[in-house]
Amino acid sequence: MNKELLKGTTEVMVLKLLKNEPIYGYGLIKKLDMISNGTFKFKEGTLYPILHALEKKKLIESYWDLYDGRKRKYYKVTDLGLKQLVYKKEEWLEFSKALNGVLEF
Amino acid sequence: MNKELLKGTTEVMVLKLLKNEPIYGYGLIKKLDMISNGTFKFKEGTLYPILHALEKKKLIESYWDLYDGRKRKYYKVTDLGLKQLVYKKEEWLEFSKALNGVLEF
DNA sequence: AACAATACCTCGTGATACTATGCATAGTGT
DNA sequence: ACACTATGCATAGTATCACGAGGTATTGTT
Repeated sequence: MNKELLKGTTEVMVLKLLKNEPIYGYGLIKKLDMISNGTFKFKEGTLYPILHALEKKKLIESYWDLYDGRKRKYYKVTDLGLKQLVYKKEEWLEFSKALNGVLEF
Repeated sequence: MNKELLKGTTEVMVLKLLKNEPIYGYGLIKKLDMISNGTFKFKEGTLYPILHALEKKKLIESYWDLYDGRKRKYYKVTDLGLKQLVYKKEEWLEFSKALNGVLEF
């Protein structure tokens, strides 16, 4: 998969995954891999900076927790993040619709 | 429109527009603007380097022509370019399908 | 004891669309 | 006449962003 296509779409994917439940970074990678049937395999060098950026923008919040003796940093979406999710999803839909229109002209 | 979304999609759009008829650079900008209802407004600094790159990759060919006394550099798709168009279009469809799957999970 | 998997992190790189700028000609408005 | 817009080509530098490579530490497996 051409990775350039991914640009501008990672934020909305992360927000979407975190919408239903708090998840920790490494778990997000596994979950995205699973639900996309292996299409999206975020690398750690990709995901962690995104999570930090989203937190800086107050779209998500983090807290440390313990699971089976392992430290995990969980993230959950803020109210602002939920609004951003709606906006970004709409933005994506408009974009893909327009591009499909061009390709089927 | 978030310009990051555009990344990786410009090549397939240009190939698609050139599929039916040779067009010159400036005309491509106008045509894309028109058929996308103003969603995609390529700047010259964006399009011309793309055209040069596509020509370097032998996906398109160029020739100078005169129209109404004005010099225009027309581009047309090569056979290789047609194959690339099919490939890139399929790549886009798979990507958008996978992303839509994530966003509707 | 060695290795993979889990779990976090950061720095530098590469790809790419865009901004800014330049050149030249034709048409339009005042 | 003069300014401005549109047409038509081009390039150099910039910003953004996902990624590769590397680091640290713990737990489970062979």
